[in-house]
Amino acid sequence: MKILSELEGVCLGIISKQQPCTAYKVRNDLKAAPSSHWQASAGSVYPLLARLEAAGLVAMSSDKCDGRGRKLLTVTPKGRKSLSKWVLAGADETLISSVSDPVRSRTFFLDALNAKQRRDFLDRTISELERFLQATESRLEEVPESEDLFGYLGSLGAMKVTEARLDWLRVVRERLTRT
Amino acid sequence: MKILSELEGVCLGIISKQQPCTAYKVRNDLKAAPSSHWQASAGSVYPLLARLEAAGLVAMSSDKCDGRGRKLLTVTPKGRKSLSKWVLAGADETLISSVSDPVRSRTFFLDALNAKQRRDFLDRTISELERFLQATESRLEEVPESEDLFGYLGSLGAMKVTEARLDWLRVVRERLTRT
DNA sequence: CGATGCATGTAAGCTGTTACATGATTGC
DNA sequence: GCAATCATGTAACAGCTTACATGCATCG
Repeated sequence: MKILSELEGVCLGIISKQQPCTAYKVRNDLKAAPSSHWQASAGSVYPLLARLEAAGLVAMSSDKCDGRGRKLLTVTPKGRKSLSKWVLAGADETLISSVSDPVRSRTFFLDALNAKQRRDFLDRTISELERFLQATESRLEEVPESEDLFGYLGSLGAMKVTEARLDWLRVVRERLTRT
Repeated sequence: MKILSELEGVCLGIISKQQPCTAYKVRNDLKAAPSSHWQASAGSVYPLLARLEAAGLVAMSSDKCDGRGRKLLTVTPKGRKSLSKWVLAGADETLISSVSDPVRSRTFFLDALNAKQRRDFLDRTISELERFLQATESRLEEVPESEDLFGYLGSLGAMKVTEARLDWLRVVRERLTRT
């Protein structure tokens, strides 16, 4: 089994934390994540889980007590090995530098806008980011440190990075209004 | 013309800054970017540029002074409009929250590792991030503020976020060794 | 004259998105 | 009884990656 993709790893990780759980639950967790990078559409999650099952990383068992025909997922020992391998691969140089930020990408090409559009863009982006920061902060308060330490630390990272982005955008705005 | 994808927008932006330039140059700029999120493989860039040309956003002209048959790209007026639309779309809520960080994703599932593996993972990740931060800093010094202000501000953002990620990971490491 | 860099592209395959489609359960 | 939520999936399509393939130019 070759190394898992980002989405595969995240899904496997969610299952390992929530097991036994349904594919539906995995999708909802994905939607609730601090990053909306993955949209977790049915069309990606269900085939993905089928792949993981075919590879022997998760086991699907039909829940007989449920008329809806829902299937409960658990991680196999082989799946646990794959998961830890996937986590460890995160220390690779290429993965570390592969964060993508659509706002930052666009900043490079801000000269495609006129002065007024630029101001509007920055104002709107900053206020959206402030809202997003608040949402991230309240998530952090909801999940207590004692219950899910790594979930807490992950969300803490999301908050820290969002703060940094906000600080930076305020610098950009100030830098541009000064001219 | 519907809204441009991330990669399409970035490529169009690069051309608008470097024009007239070749597709090869676009690829190299992409590779040199502070984020390695896009690998800028030939198989994605060339078809993408063909799409942009078909949509009338860029113009391709064969350079007659070159035996290699290289083609020079320029952005059309229609392309400039598309570019500014793409930049402005970056203020949308969904795009703002769609930053993906492979390291942070994995932090959520760090309980899949044992204590020793966790320490190793964090140590390796932190030292890789330190190296990456230095590379980002030296890029910032290379491109002077006066020459390409927005390129400078974009790289500044990359640096600030990298610093925040590093700070956060040090907190995580400390938090875990304390137990 | 050989290696490296410039320069362009294609083909197969995998993954993800959008939109569609269905049905059971629960709470009001 | 009806709406919202739980729950699972498929089909068509678009996009990106890997690997392959070619050829000119320049420097040592």
